[in-house]
Amino acid sequence: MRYPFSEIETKWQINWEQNKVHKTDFSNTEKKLYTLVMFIYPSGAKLHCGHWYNYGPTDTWARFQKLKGYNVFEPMGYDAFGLPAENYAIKTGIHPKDSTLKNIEDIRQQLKKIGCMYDWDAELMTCVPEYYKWNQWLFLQLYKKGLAYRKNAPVNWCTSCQTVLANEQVLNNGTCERCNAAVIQKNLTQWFFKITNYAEELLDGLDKINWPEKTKLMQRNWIGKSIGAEVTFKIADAEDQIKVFTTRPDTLFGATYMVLAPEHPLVEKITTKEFKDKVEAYKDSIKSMSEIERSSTVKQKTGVATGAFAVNPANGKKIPIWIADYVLMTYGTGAIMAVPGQDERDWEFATQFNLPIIRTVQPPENFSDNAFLGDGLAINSDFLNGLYVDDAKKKMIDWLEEKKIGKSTINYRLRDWLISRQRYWGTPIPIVHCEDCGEVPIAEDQLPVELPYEIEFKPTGESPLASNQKFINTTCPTCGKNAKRDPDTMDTFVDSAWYYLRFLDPKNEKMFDKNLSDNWTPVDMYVGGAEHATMHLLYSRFIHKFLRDLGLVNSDEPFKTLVHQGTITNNGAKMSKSKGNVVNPDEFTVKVGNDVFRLYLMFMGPYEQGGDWSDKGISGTERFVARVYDLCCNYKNIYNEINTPNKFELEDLSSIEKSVYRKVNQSIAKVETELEHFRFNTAIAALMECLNELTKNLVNCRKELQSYSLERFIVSLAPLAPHLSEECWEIIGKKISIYHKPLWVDCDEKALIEESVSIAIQVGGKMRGTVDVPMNSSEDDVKSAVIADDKIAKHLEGKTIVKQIFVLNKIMNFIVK
RNA sequence: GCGAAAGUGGCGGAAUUGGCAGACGCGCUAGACUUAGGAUCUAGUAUCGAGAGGUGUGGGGGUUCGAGUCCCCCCUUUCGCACCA
Repeated sequence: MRYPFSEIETKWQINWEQNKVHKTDFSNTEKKLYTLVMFIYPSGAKLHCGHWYNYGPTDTWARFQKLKGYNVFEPMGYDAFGLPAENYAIKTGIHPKDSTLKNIEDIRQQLKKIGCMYDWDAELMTCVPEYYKWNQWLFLQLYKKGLAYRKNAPVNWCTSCQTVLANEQVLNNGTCERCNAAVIQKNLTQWFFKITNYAEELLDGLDKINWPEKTKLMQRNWIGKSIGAEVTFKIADAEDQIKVFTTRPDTLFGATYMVLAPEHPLVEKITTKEFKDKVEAYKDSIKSMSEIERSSTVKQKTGVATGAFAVNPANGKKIPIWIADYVLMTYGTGAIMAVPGQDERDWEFATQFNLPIIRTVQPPENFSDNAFLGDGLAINSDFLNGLYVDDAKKKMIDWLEEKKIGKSTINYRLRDWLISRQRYWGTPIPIVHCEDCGEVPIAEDQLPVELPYEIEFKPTGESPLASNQKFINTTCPTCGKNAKRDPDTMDTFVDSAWYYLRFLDPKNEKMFDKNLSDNWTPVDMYVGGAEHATMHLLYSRFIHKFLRDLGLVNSDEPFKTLVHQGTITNNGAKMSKSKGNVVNPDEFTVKVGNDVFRLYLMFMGPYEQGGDWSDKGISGTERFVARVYDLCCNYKNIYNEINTPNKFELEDLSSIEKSVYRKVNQSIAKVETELEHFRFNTAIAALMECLNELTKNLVNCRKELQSYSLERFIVSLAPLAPHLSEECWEIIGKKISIYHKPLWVDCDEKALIEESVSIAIQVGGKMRGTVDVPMNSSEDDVKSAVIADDKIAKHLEGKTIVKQIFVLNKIMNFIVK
């Protein structure tokens, strides 16, 4: 009979919902397990195969843990603010709120079809005032502590999204993370969150969490800690000073020139008359260049002299001050001391412009490169001479500190998080700008500052809210005079930085329930794409630590364990609506059912690897499901007919029964270890092997073993194909849902031990066959078996055995002459 | 340019500590049941060879009784970083 997936899946989804099978009891925290998958971004398109690949397998893991006795919480919600909805509105005139809510309706239906055990009572969306109110509240708490501040700075501007972006949201080719359009630099006054205050802790915390090494490394690199010293250089014949940051204070004697970033505020002041024109021309030439061009490492170095000189504090020598674009205003102090002898970039620049080079570390004899970066004895360095780099660094820092012209310093690459966006569909920033009082925060009891529905979309680079008179005009909370609201909205990464806390009680009248968060966070298992490594996953860690400092959470990290699902591509390209290459899962689920589709996604390959989409093998899992169903139908009600034992004694079983009993227990053990580690493909393979054994031999087993085997097989399959398993469970005579209470079964260890083993026989390292011998047979016994086997023995004929290598239960290798 | 991961049949992919390469599935071939087969079942399926046997895990070297697995060099792909002082 063909497996009637449609009726069966609907039946069980209704059953689960009616019996609240997936409702989490938060009061029982003894074996709590918070499993979270990154919530969905309802960008206008519905779920595609990539979403399914993210949600289905993760749910399988959660179900597995539930069967094992964990009290699992698995929620789902909507990251509902953001650009796509707004861009869609600009194109079609449909309001983002309307399109988003409609989309969520559709997506919710799709999500329910997957058959995940989401606790739907915990559903949330970020675009409603009850949620974004708490973004504003969070903003105010940060503001109070001086961690939310406004400054005028060069910021990233996406020419297509018409808004600023955080550094994290600019790809390394200088394009926008969201739309891939060019990003340019603009000077604007914007709101920032002071994530840099947590730089050190964000770095340290990485050692305490179970995340993929690759992701931790990306965060480490992004934070970019470097230890060094700040050194003050006097400008010759002037009062001004230039501070530089260097990781190599030991090379100070080799500093033969200095370089300022072209934007450095001192440039104008120190440039001498003769060099003014050149400097101005150079600065102009930089402006017209994009960030990508400027920061290209293949580009030849450029720069001009300012005509000014500084004094090297170590040796009192006058050294020229240049400007060059390879020095960045945004890192360190925007100025460097150049030590061409020990720095490749400085070497390149020095040789190009004929600047002097002094080596201060003795390179090894055969050294033929230019700058020497390695360790060695200090030379040409007065009181440092003869010291290795580490010691020389220390001594130089001591010297600088004593002379009060420098100190040891730590520098980070991490910049503060720019959170304002010149867009409509987001959380309004709860600040009023008053001519007299300046920026005034809204009182907490006045929240939320509601996002008005009426709005004119003008992708002009101005915040749409600025032109909504009703919204923008207000009175100053402090003095009562007419004032204006901040017209910008927050980066949507603010929404997602703390949503895992809100999930625990989305209707709570506070930001989240502290009691629940103390008991249920950190999230135990977090699954989501690797593309968030230095965005969402960094921001949430920061916000979590901040909330901890407010006393609102009791842990240091939000996500204890992190797993990245691989990407499902289509013809090599990532699925996206704009590329028009999305594969709609509905197309398959109506044809083969949700369990088959879920199984197929998991069977395709390693979960962390992803892969290119192809439906070629789907009939494999389709057949598997049909065969499981057919098998169970052949044993209808068997569980009610006999008493099913929990265990069999091997000696009581026939050889066929032993084989079945072994296979069932081996499969349970295999599925358990594989599922634990997200290795769904090999877990399914084990169940397929088990099914092959059952279809072949179950018919020749006693009824008790038939019932035993089916029971265990179905439980092992249940996390992977939940609807099918529930149905089969019922068919064999079970009355209550598999997910009603934990019932994962331990395997019978005795059944895992094989009685006999086949040993590989090699002659001179070449495979010549195998012999079957009892487990743990001795070297002599195996040898007798080999001699008794003509086919193998003939390879030994007329030869002298020089040596024999024997590995118990594995292999025997005869070395012959 | 630097760093990391990967490269296994026609295809997706399996292989504790080095110990029978190709589990499981797709596809394919043959057969059975069929009016039919794009359903189902059975058998086969790395490759060369009639066979004995040889050859095979990107390429080339090495260590070892024995290498997909360890070491060195090279090639390719993917990802990350890319003047961070």
